[in-house]
Amino acid sequence: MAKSPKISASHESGGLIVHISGLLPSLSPAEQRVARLVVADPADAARRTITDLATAAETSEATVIRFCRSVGMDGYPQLRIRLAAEAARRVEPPDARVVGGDIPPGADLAQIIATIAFNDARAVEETAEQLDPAVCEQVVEAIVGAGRIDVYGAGASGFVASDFQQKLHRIGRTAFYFPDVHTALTSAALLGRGDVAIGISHTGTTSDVIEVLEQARSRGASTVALTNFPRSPITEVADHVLTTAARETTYRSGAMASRLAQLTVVDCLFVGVAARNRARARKALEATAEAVQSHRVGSGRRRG
Amino acid sequence: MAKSPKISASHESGGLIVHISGLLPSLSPAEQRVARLVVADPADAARRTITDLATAAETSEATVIRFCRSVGMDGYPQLRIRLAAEAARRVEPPDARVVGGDIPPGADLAQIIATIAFNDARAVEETAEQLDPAVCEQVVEAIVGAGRIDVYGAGASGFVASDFQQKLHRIGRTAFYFPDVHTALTSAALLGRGDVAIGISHTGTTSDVIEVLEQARSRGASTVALTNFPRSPITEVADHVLTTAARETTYRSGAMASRLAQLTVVDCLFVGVAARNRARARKALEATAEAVQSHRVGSGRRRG
DNA sequence: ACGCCTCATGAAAGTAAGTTTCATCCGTGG
DNA sequence: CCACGGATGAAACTTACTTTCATGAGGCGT
Repeated sequence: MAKSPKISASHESGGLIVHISGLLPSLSPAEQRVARLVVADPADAARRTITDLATAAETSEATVIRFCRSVGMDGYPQLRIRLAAEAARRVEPPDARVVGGDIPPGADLAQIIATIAFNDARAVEETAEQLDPAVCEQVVEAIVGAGRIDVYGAGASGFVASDFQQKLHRIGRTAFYFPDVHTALTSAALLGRGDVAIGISHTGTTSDVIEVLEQARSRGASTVALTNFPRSPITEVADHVLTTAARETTYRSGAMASRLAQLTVVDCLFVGVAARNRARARKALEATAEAVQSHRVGSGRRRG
Repeated sequence: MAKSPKISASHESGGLIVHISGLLPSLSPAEQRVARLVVADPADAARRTITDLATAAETSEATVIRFCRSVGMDGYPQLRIRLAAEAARRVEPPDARVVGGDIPPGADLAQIIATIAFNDARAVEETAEQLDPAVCEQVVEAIVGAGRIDVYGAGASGFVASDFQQKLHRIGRTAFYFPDVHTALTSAALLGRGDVAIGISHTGTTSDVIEVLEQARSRGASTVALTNFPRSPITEVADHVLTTAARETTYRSGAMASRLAQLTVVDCLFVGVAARNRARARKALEATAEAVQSHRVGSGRRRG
């Protein structure tokens, strides 16, 4: 046979629909009916079985197959998945996600979710973009070589500090976190050369954290600041400054996006440190995971 | 038959892949093999015939069909076109960013940062996509009407629980968090009808948290579970189930991305609750912000 | 330990979908 | 009028998909 032309199966990848409507006039009447259905609603066509589509086009399955070949497909299933893919691609991104702004008063949950997720994701991405690998490297270096690591933070940043402490601890580094300023100051006073003190403050103006970091520095420890504002007071007492890039919404609750950004930075440092000695880190992680195993139910796969 | 529960075919519209990876641990071994293939390369899977896929997963066609049903599809063809659509929608990961995977041994800091940020951002976005606004609404409703709210969580999820508690507290809701199981149990025993208990566990298998939630439920409180796995044990003791969508890797068992996903959900709930009474919430926030004002330096402009 | 039960699983039977073949139809040009 | 060629659908055929069922492994209570 070898008659069906099979128009350029090669490079119409960018627009099957366009391609089809382009060669619509060159198709036989019955095939055109099929083509029109397909072009009109690709997603719907993808859902139909070949018999279904044939019936809808008032023709036979054979014609549908011929149509497939005419537009360069191997067969109906291939057309189907291509159509599905095409249809999915042309869905435009969600409407009005408020960027960096406040949540509008009348917003419903779906809007709130979309807005928050969008801003959270952006904060993470933008933070990563502006993060200086060189500075990270220095910080990782310092942590790896440190005898002891203190992590300070208050309020919402306290959670992040605590999280970082726990992470470092899990891979066998001696790390501390203090929820209380006095204790933190006491600890800072005992730091020395080669130790590391990390202060986390979104605004960079939390006096408690600054004070403690200052103390640590005066004792010879390397100091690191993690803040959203590169020229805030905390940066003045830090040897290394890492910044987040969260544009907080007006609902400045507890600094929502900034927490995530901070955590992302923490993750990077953590992995950086862990990567310095993969074997040891992995072993430590496995050991700690095993330790809590007895507090888990359904060891195997879970189900109802 | 009527055995495979067919988890929420309703609201996984936003992310089939995500949905599948969430269900992964609850699947049988053979189905898991299929699932892994599908998740690893949806586009490729969409191209395969059922026999082909079965062979690749070293199992029978029957298992593939079972897998389809398990993830809420009618049959294989439907899965196929959904996969094709999904694959088309997703932008492929830029260059060498390992998606959901491990950081390669030789990676430098810049690579580590890019990879982590990418995965973190994805976890946030995908979580938002699959989050059911209706369930969120119910939870918000419950919190708004609650006399008291207990938030439980252990390990990494403990930070999230604590964060949520603090947020709720800041807008004037009576919320508690307990780092210790015994105290938590004691508290749960004192809950009653109209109160809310929220349990956070990434794996959904943390027995401590489950136990406490169960206790709370038996006392008549509304129970909420926040987990990555929609069919994990914790969901059995929860009236409302909220899921995150972090594909955590084995190595990074510090549950990095999942924390961010959890926090995003927490943020959504928080804003949802706050939106119920904007005036009051705003006033409360301002009051609390003012309270820590004396602990800030350089009240004026910070930043550049 | 034993038997019971449940569940996972693939073989095979059964059904539906997709593909090919082929006879028919229709219009066209000799 | 007949030969011809393309379009078309019926039906045969093939492949893909789905269901049923027997088997066997693993857990659970006795």
